[in-house]
Amino acid sequence: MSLTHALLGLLAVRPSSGYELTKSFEGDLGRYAWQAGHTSIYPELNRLAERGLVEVTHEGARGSRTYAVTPEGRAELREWLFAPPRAGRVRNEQVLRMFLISALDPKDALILLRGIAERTREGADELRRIRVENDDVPFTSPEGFGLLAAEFGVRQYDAVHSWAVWAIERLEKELARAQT
Amino acid sequence: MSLTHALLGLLAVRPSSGYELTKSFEGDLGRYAWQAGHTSIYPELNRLAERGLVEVTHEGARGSRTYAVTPEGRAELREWLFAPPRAGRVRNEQVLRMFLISALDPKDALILLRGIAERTREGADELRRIRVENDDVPFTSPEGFGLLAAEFGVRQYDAVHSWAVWAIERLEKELARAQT
DNA sequence: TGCTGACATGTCACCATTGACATGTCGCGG
DNA sequence: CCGCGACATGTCAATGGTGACATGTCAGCA
Repeated sequence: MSLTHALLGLLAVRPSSGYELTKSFEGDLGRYAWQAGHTSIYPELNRLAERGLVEVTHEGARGSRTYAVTPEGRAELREWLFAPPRAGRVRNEQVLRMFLISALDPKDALILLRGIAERTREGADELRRIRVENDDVPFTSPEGFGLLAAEFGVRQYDAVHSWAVWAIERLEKELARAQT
Repeated sequence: MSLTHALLGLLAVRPSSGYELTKSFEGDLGRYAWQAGHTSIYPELNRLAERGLVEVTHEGARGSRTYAVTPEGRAELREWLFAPPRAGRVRNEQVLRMFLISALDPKDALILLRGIAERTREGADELRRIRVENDDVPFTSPEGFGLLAAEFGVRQYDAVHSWAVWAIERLEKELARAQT
C-alpha cells in the first residue's frame, strides 16, 4: 500500500501528529500525488506503530500524539523507493477528462480545451509567483517538500497548457480544412 | 464513478467489445489517466446497458458482444465533461515516489533523481519517434485518441525530466555549499 | 488431431477507501 | 464565562476495485 510509504516519508522528514499529516494530504501532496483522509490515516498509523516502523515520541494537548519513524521504518522506506519502479497505478480524473474530450463533437471540444488552456495558464502563473517568494528554502529542510511540489506543479501546469494549445490549433486547422 | 464515463467515452469514439475496452486500459489510457481491469469493466458494461446508456449492437464469435453508446449515453458523457471540474482525486504512485525522495539522505536522493532523469529522457525520445510517424492521423478519428495521448505523454515526460534535472542541480549545489 | 495461446466473459472473497456519524478539548473574542 | 471554530481522534457501514479462480471458444501449427 502506498499510503504506508507516504506516511513513512512524511514522518521521515518531520515528526508529526495524525492531524498534521491529514493537513499535508490536503496540500500539494494530495493534489499531485496521493490523497487520503483522516479516516484512513489514523488506522494506518496504528498499524505502522504495531509493526514498529513508527513510534509515538510525544503526547500533547487534546490527546494529540506525535509520531516519528524508527530506524526500521526508515529502512523500509528506503527499500521501497529503491525497488524496481513497478508500473504504478494511475487514477487521475483530470487527465481522463482531457482525453475523453476527443469523444465530443469538435465544437464542444474546442470550448472545453479553451477552458483548460486558460485555467492551466492561471495555475502556472500563480505557482510561479509563490515560487519566487520561497526561493531560499533549503532542499533538505521540512519546507523542501513544498519546494519540490511547487517546481513540479509549475511544470505540470505548463505541460497541460502546452498540450491544450496544441490540441486547439490542430482542431481549428482540421475544422478549417473540412469547411473548404 | 469515473469508470462509467471512461467507458462511455471510449464507446462514443468507436463501438467495442469488453475485451477490446480492456485492452484500451492497458495502453495510454491506463498509463496516464485511469486504469481498470476486465473484472470491473464487464459488470460496469452490464450496468450501463441496464441504464440504457449503451447497447449491444453486435454479437460475434466466442460470445463477444460489441457495445455502442446510445443518444442518452452521449448526453450523459457530454453533461459530465461540461460539469464544473471538481477537484479530481489523484492517485499516482510515480509522483508520490518523486516527492518522497526528499525524505532520503542527499546521496540516495541523487541516485534516484539521476535514474528518473534518464528514464524520462528515454521515454520522451521514444514517444517523439512514434509521434512523427503518426503525424497525419486526423484528430477526430478513432486513432485521434492515441495522438492526444502521445502528445500529452511527451509533455509529461519532459516535465518530469526538467523537474528531475532541476532537483539534481539544486541538490548538488547545496551539497557543495555544505562541504565548504 | 491435439496442443497452445489469444480471445472472451464471468464470479467472488478480500481489501482499501470514503462519507457519515461521533466525541471531546482548547484558545480566543465578545 | 459563553460560544464558536479549529484542533484531534475515532468507528463503521457502504462502496469500489483487485486478484484468484473459473469456463469456454477459436485459429494456427506441428
